[in-house]
Amino acid sequence: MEKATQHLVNHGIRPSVQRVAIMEYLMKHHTHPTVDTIYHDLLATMPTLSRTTVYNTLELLHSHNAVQALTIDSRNVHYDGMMSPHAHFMCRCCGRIIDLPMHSDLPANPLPEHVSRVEQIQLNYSGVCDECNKNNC
Amino acid sequence: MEKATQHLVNHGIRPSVQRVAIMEYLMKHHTHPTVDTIYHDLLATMPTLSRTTVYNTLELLHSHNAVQALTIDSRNVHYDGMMSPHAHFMCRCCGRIIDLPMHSDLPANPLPEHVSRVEQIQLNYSGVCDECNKNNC
DNA sequence: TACAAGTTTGAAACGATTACAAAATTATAA
DNA sequence: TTATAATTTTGTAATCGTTTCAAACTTGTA
Repeated sequence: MEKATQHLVNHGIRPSVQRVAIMEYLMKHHTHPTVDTIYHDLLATMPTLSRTTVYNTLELLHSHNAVQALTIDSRNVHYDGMMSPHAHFMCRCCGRIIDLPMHSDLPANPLPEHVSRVEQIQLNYSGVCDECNKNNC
Repeated sequence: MEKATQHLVNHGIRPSVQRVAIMEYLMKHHTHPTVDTIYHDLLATMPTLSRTTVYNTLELLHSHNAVQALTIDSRNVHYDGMMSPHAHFMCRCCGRIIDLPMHSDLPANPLPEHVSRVEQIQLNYSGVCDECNKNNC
């Protein structure tokens, strides 16, 4: 069984053609794409794909913890197929999102007052990347 | 000089009536409000206030580092007048955002490959709050 | 093979945010 | 003060990411 298909099944998701394609895309591309990027890229090989399907599928994958939904960018949600803990950096000039290592002792069990269950953690940095700094954009 | 006015001046922002009102609002309310909440609440005392002004002002304050713009919620940006380092927790049921202490050694100078300048750090938790857990919502 | 359940699709609606130009306010110079 | 310029606010319209929804399609099951 394909890796993407296996991943879906492992998370209790029925592997339809579209779901596998989207999961596969996220496993291959570590670019933290948006819905629209995924939609347009997959359209080349799946001409009947609907944007709504991409939305539905990513919502499904996310709710089953098969992908991460990054809110680092206020403009649109970015998706990440890498589930191991790591942080993100977004350049405010070019918009690129880069993976950063996450110190394992950082978000150590806080569970403070008023919080009953922590389901997701995101450590988000933003600023200017090397390239944009050179081209002072 | 008022505290809010002083804060604006300290960050190189001309203190107009609207700007002071919005800054004051964020200093009083630690509820991480959205643009719309601020707009509606201030409308009571400033009937001619425009939603656009709230957008413009928060963008201005944010770009001058006078307030924090939280991207913890993919639906809309929340604003925070408290600039000392702390993390946030958002309940996925009620949408409430709660302040959490941030271990000071957490986001210790990463500056990894490709990153030239880090301007902002956000440590975002999400899950279910106590209250929602009780009412199993 | 037939029916039910699940999935995909596309159009329309929604809602947060942005663009823009006119009106109002504030600062500056004579 | 008065005139003029610069800044700020305002409201409307446009934009665009996302959601809703019902019909069409596909897959699973009896």
